[in-house]
Amino acid sequence: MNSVINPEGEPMAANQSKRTNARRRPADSQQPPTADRLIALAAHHFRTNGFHATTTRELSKALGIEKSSLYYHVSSKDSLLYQICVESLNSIRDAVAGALEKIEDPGERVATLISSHVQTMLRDRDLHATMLIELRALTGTNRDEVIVLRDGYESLVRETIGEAQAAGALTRDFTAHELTLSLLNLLNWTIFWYRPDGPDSAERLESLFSHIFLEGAATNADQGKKKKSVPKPRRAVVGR
Amino acid sequence: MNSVINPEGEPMAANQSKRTNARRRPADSQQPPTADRLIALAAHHFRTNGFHATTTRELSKALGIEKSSLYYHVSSKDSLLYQICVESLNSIRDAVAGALEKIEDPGERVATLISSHVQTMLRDRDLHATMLIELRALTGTNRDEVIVLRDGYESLVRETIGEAQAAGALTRDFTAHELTLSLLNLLNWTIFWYRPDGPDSAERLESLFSHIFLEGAATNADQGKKKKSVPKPRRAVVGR
DNA sequence: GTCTATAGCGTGATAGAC
DNA sequence: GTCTATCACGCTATAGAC
Repeated sequence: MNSVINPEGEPMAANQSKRTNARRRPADSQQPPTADRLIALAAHHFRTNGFHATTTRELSKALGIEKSSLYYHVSSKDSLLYQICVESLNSIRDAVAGALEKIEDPGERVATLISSHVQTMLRDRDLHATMLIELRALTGTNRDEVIVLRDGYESLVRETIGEAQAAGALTRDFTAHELTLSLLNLLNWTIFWYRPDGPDSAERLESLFSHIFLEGAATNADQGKKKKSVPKPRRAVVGR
Repeated sequence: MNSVINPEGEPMAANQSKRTNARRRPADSQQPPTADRLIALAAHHFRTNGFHATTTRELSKALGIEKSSLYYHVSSKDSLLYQICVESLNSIRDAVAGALEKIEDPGERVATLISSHVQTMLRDRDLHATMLIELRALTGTNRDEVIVLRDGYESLVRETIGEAQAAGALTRDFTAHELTLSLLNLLNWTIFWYRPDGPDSAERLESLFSHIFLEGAATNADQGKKKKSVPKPRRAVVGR
């Protein structure tokens, strides 16, 4: 795999996640180009109803044009999903890698990763939730390319965690891979229940997840002494 | 909402999650009734390809009968999804509630919840992954009823966590609701990447998640002393 | 309990005028 | 850049014989 090019021939440079600047745009336009509005609209519908349950008729109606007119802006429904996934993964990687550039301490790098990841995901839930759950609706090379991007980001996380382990900041009772999966579990699922108008701000959630992942939820019942109420891993208690 | 009855009139007793025993079954049959095989098959397809992308043709072909014959066993494709979601949620609740019955210590109850939840989910990934991601494809009363079941289980988790907080076993820096969402994030997302033949056994994951949720991943760099490498929650480092 | 046949509808996408 | 008109197909579900 050489580069990120979708099959319909629209080039999408790997480092260019801001689609807004990707097209020529008349100075007097009051809103983004139709193609960009379409992507954002599609992301919203795909997140809410799913890719397969969303029809091109719904999208065209929401855009205020006829359904056939969509195909002037995009070559297929699949291409919409592909572009959403690419933009999502590029923007997460750019945000996290950019934030990490300034930080040297390995432990602090993990905290920075958590905060930039959460902030970025919650800033555009439509985009990132669609990538997370509808990626599997992609087929062929589109799918393969997006999976390469996703694995690339996962590697960035795993390396950051591995370096924190090597520096003694994170436990070595578990592999970097195991800690990476745990952390992504904790962070990514959030997007499905988070509501911007709910009780938890993005900052509050950063704090919550940093605390859980780094320090855990248990108290040190007697300060400075070893915890005792945490049982050893054991066999299932039920049904086997 | 009084009870869990699907609109097509098939009664589904709330305490009966083992469908295998729910139907009369000839003593000489070599395999479960067609209806049960159909549910398991549908769960597998729904998890792999999604509810809307799965066609009745695929299901009938996999079952070895004509597509019209499916409707002898089930009233609609929606009903299949509904039954899967109900069975999933009932079995999780039964397993966890059953495991908790024997445990009194509030801190240990949290650990028991984690282990029985993980064990149950990973034992039938098709069933539970379908419930988690395809629940939204349900409509009308089917959807409402399943959401009641889901919220009921979430309440069980929240109460268990709240009691552990009251007993001093869990931090009170965050609400029971926040800790509940964090824990379910950590546990539920697993089902999308877990492979039974992979490096991590279910027991290993229990241990991993218990450790992360209760103690966190950071080391006590100097034993018995207060952690210092954990930065306070802060503003986003990037892009705002 | 399974079959053949088909109804009835919604879908993604295209052709070609303007 | 948007329109009208339409194609060709796949879908869920039903009817009725065996």
